[in-house]
Amino acid sequence: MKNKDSSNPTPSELAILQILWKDGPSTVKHVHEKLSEEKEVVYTTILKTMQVMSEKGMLRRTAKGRKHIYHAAVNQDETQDALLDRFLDKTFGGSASKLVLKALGNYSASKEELDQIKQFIERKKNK
Amino acid sequence: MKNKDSSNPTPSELAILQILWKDGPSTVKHVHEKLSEEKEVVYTTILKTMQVMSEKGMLRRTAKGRKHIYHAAVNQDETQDALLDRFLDKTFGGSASKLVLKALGNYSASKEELDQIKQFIERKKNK
DNA sequence: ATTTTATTACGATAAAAATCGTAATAAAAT
DNA sequence: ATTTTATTACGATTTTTATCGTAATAAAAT
Repeated sequence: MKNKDSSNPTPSELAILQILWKDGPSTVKHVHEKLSEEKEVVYTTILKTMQVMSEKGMLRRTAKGRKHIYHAAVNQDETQDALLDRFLDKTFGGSASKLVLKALGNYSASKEELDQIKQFIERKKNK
Repeated sequence: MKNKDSSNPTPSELAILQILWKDGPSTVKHVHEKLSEEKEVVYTTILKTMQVMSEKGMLRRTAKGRKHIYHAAVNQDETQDALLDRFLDKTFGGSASKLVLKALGNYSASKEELDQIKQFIERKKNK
């Protein structure tokens, strides 16, 4: 069975995962640099967090000389699913349509995206 | 300016807000009973949390005899907006359409809901 | 009036998450 | 070989959130 903790990243952990998902296996240095663009944060803070994440099985690492390369051990899609599930439950009482309408209402989407969503609904209805 | 903290409830706080939004102004007792349906929790824990929420301005209370009636001082719609905004940013990199597609894909919706969403998109496209 | 009960006040603790500082280490540069 | 630099290890602290226990209080019941 899958370790529930792995799909339950804390906010700080999620921020690190996002970078690894986007940029692929990375050093602490890289992750630190990326995160520093948003907000000042000490190097060893990120290091420590990534070490903890490794202990949890959320990250894996391989030694490359003296350096360690970390990569995400959890899947982005599955993690998003798990987080969405929780968010939907806690914030929208489980009503996906409420969430969808709000998301569509509050944020802009391109014509292509809107068409894509429309098609998705069509296909869903014909089942 | 609105106190940012007020639209930033913690998980426990959000659970309390949900009850107050749904059932209207309530006593600690009522909130405690509702929450106890889900998970065992000591009365004074809820009381304390609600007192803290009052200090933050997230709740207001009126004395009704010896009892206190608490009511939500933050709007459900605005709070959901704020939480959605954060969630979208942190979890889906701000892509509303990704979130929408995932929500539609992972959860069932009635024909009525799907039609409603479709109409919403139509109207949105014609603008 | 006295006792019982329900409620609030408040401090304290526990648990979880985030942050940082110092030391150890190994590679790179000189 | 020695020094400098980059990186990791690790413990400690701080901050935030969640939880609980005890005392104070006021209403209700007797």
